[in-house]
Amino acid sequence: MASRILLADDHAIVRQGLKALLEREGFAVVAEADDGQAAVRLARERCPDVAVLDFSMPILNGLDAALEILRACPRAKAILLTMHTDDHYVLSALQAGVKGYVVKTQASSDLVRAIHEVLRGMMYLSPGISEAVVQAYLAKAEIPRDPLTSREREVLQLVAEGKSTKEVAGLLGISFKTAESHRTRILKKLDLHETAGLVRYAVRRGLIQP
Amino acid sequence: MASRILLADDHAIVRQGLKALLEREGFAVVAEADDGQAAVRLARERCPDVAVLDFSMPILNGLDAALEILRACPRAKAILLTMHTDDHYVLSALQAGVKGYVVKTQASSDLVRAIHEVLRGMMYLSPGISEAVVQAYLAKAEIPRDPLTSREREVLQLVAEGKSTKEVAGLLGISFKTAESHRTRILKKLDLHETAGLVRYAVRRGLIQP
DNA sequence: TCCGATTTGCGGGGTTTCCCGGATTTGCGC
DNA sequence: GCGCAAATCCGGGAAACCCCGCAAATCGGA
Repeated sequence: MASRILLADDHAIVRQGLKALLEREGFAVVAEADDGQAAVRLARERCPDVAVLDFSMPILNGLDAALEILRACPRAKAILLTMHTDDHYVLSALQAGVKGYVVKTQASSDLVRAIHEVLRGMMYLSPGISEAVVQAYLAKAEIPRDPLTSREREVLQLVAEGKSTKEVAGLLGISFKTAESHRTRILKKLDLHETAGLVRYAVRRGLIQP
Repeated sequence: MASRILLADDHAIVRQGLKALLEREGFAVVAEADDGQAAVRLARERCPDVAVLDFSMPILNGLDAALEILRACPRAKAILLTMHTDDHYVLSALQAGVKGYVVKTQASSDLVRAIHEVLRGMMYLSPGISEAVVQAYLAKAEIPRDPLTSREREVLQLVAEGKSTKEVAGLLGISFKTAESHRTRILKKLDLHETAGLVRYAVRRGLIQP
């Protein structure tokens, strides 16, 4: 039986292109998502074998989406699709339990291969990922991942996307005051004092597109 | 006979997805390029009917590539594929002679439709492109390359750097209310509604480092 | 010289941010 | 089991932001 794939990318055109590719390879794309939050919701409903997640998505980024998906469906495998090869991204992904890391500049056969590998229980990293990163990961080296919790990163991303605290609260299903608490704690942790700093930080971290 | 398409996108995975989509629709993808420069070279060699160009590519961006391609093959039609809906991008594209402007968040049917339209000699813009832009273009309005005045750019930069309106006023030696007026007008001109948008705009423009 | 755009300035009002000091529940590790 | 961090929530207040409309001085170009 065909493996069931969840596909998440905010660019519909790209997503449908990927879908065409994967279906040509015999995979069944059982769910498509526009943003990270939708991906998590769909993963809960459909429990796919593999979740292919673009890193930069609105509302919730691919990495944090992977974290939530893996918590909800531990048997699912997550593959991150991104344009960043930076060590920092890869390490964070690996530590989040992501099993495949595919760079968009690679040929599509790379993605197909990644899916096959993770389905076999293996790990797959696109060529071009520095060997040092993997060593660092295996050596359990500490990475200066940002000091934020995943919840805080969600809030930060939404704020940087221009959402007000009230909107953030609505999107995350929490109270206004809670959203505000998160926002305040983020500022304190990063030693920032205004929205502008949050946005620049989010851009540097690749949480949002400028 | 199938229309001959040139496809340019620096992300091979995305490019091959698009190729799969277009071939399913009966188009012949006769050339693929990794960057703008390669796209221009291939266009000269193959003279495609339509060139589908991603906006952000290394070495030479899609817009400037379109300019060169159209100079080399005036009978070719250029379609820009991008994630930006900003007025100035669209306007620059139209003035460069680009016949189609497709936003990546749209469904792939949008791209297919765009190709059919430009082949018929028509123009195609994705839904979501502001009507005002088209009007401005038709009215031969000058490109508001950057719709901001130099004073406004100064203010924007300071705001994006995290300065409060009061600080901006102090730094520029103007009153608080004046600084606020500038800030408000910038928001209006850019059709933005919060600081976060200003910061992202400033980063895109290179006014500040993220 | 006169028009238009730019820059400067003001009043007032509603909303949002930022910061303060709390509190409870959950979950994870030791 | 105990502690600790994370996530959730609350009230209140000063400051900042966003929007509205209005108006004067300046300055470059038709």
